[in-house]
Amino acid sequence: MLKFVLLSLLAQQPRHGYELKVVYDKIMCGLWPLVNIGQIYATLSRLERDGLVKDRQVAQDSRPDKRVYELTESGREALRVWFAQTSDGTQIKNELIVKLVFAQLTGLADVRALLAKQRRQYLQALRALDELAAQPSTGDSSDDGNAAGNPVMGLLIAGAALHLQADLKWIELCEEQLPQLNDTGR
Amino acid sequence: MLKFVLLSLLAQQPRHGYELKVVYDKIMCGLWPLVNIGQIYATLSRLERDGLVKDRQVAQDSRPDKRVYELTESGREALRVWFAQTSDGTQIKNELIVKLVFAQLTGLADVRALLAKQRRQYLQALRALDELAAQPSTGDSSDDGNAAGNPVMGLLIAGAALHLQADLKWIELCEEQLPQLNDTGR
DNA sequence: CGACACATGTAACACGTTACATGATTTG
DNA sequence: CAAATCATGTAACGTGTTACATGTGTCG
Repeated sequence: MLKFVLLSLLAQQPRHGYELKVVYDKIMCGLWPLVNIGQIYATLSRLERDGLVKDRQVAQDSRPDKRVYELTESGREALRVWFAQTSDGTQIKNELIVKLVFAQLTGLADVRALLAKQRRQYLQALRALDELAAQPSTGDSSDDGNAAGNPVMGLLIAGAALHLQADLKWIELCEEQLPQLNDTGR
Repeated sequence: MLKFVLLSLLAQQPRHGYELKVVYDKIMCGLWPLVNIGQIYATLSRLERDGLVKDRQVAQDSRPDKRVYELTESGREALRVWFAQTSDGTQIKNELIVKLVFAQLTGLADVRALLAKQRRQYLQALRALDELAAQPSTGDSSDDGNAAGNPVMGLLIAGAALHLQADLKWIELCEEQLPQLNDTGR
């Protein structure tokens, strides 16, 4: 994932590691945060090894040198391929669902309490998203060059909200069916 | 993930690697399939190394030996801890959303075509889920011992369907907002 | 002086994916 | 006899997580 995110950012313009981190944070609005910036350098090394990016040393007065990366033609092609791949949507990769199913199966957890706790967290997350959406554009609009972050922010937030709502609906469904599950399952 | 799934299955009763695979497939109804059974053995080794399971050699006449694993007290505790952890729901870990956002940002892909293609795939996946739900219980009910798979199948399928529907709604949202994005973004 | 922004990395580890290797028994 | 099922693994690799290491410049 990060691999393609970095390729995308480099497709806009050549950038160095630190700059990639800053732009990434701005675009993602804190949703899916980068835990560690070291990951960017590690990913860039792999990309360079595979010939998808190439770098250039840039000296700066009164600052450490920067290593500016740019996309190669292979890199651009790899991005196009990624964009063209769609998911078949077959797999559930949802931890909540798996966890609940097995919690119920083993009987080692109080499923009803779990559901209640998770609902509270999701509702809180939804409220946080609303606040994020209500903000003008993370402060002022006198940014450096790139006009990113703004236009897609609404879509990112909406996507996150839709998934939270889906999980909330699923939680309700579970609560309705819990009594029957306990009868049939054991 | 798989780590906790295996612990859960071992919480029901002691099992060997191959049996874990069979039961897993049955419970997950093909959603989130195990690509390779080797992964189970690798995960079991790590669990044993960490003292969460212990194994016992079982000789069989007219079959190769089995290695039967069972949960230790630490393993049971680790499971309880996992069950008790709820997600704060803050992060978007959705590849479709990220992909679309960056496809739009770079202008390297035909976003409208991408959205259309993805919707077709999701609708097809939804139909496949309906078929799965319509099946009695994957054939006959004269199974070996465990009465699993059946009771939670409905919830698994519902969860998958809810997420597909959320993504479909998001796709529609994107299609509505695409014209404005192109204006503002460039 | 201390905190913070700028700037770049390495090392160890967890986990999933992919491919490969091995061998017995049962069933058509 | 060939194929499927039963049964267990190893090795290499990609990617993400966590922690650590290092240094400069600016601002209060």
